[in-house]
Amino acid sequence: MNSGFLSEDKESPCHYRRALEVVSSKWTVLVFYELESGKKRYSDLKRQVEGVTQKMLTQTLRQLERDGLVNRHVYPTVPPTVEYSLTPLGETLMEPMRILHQWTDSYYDSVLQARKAFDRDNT
Amino acid sequence: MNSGFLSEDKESPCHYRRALEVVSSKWTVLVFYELESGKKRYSDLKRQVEGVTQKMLTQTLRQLERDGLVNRHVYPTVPPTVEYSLTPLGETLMEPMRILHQWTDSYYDSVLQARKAFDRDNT
DNA sequence: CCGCATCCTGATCGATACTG
DNA sequence: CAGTATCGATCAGGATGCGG
Repeated sequence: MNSGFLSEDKESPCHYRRALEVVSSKWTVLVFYELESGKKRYSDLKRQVEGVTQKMLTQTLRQLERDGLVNRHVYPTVPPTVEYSLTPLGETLMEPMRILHQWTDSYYDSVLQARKAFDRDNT
Repeated sequence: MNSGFLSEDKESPCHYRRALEVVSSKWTVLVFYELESGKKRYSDLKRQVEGVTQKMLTQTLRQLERDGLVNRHVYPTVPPTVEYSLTPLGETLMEPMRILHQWTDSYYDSVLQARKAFDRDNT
């Protein structure tokens, strides 16, 4: 994980890429939005994030936890109960995410159209 | 490219993922931000987007073009001159991108700290 | 100058099986 | 219930060489 996708020094000119480093894996956004509405159990996330495998869900949650965006709380029950929730830092990311999401709502159709046109012209 | 990363039907519950589908490849953001300041030639981009290979730059530009975010203009000179610029649709994406970038400026250090702490605790 | 084609590597992801 | 471990398949991305 974390793949050397970019260097972590603050002065790099590759500065912009960091914005996405935190967010842009296949499942992060989906998990993130699920947690917007409050804490969720592992099994709930598994059910609600359609198509995610156990491996990917765990991996994604670990990454979010490592980045300080998500809390993991384990209740000492049998069988175990684990709840995930956004941290305060995680909450600060919701606003930018929402804005990006609004852009999608407004313009994704245009993107789709552009693709069609492009694919048509370049048989 | 475009990897079946998600289905393109508008009604899918995986709606949120689309926001990133458009933007989240390794080099898209960097190219995008380069074009914010106006049209650029291929060779300029190649020089300014540090570390990008010809293959990746071309691939990235093609994808942005296909998505209708970038214009490609070829001047019939010898040797060829090619200029890239943002389309109006591309411009609409700048605002969300800028906001995400601001988040990075404000909180990336926190993420880095969280990572350190996490890695320390989970030796 | 701008790009395409090819080969090759390692990362990513899914599927499956197995634990506390 | 909430994971870990392992094995293949697939894919992104780098390096190189050629072409208009």
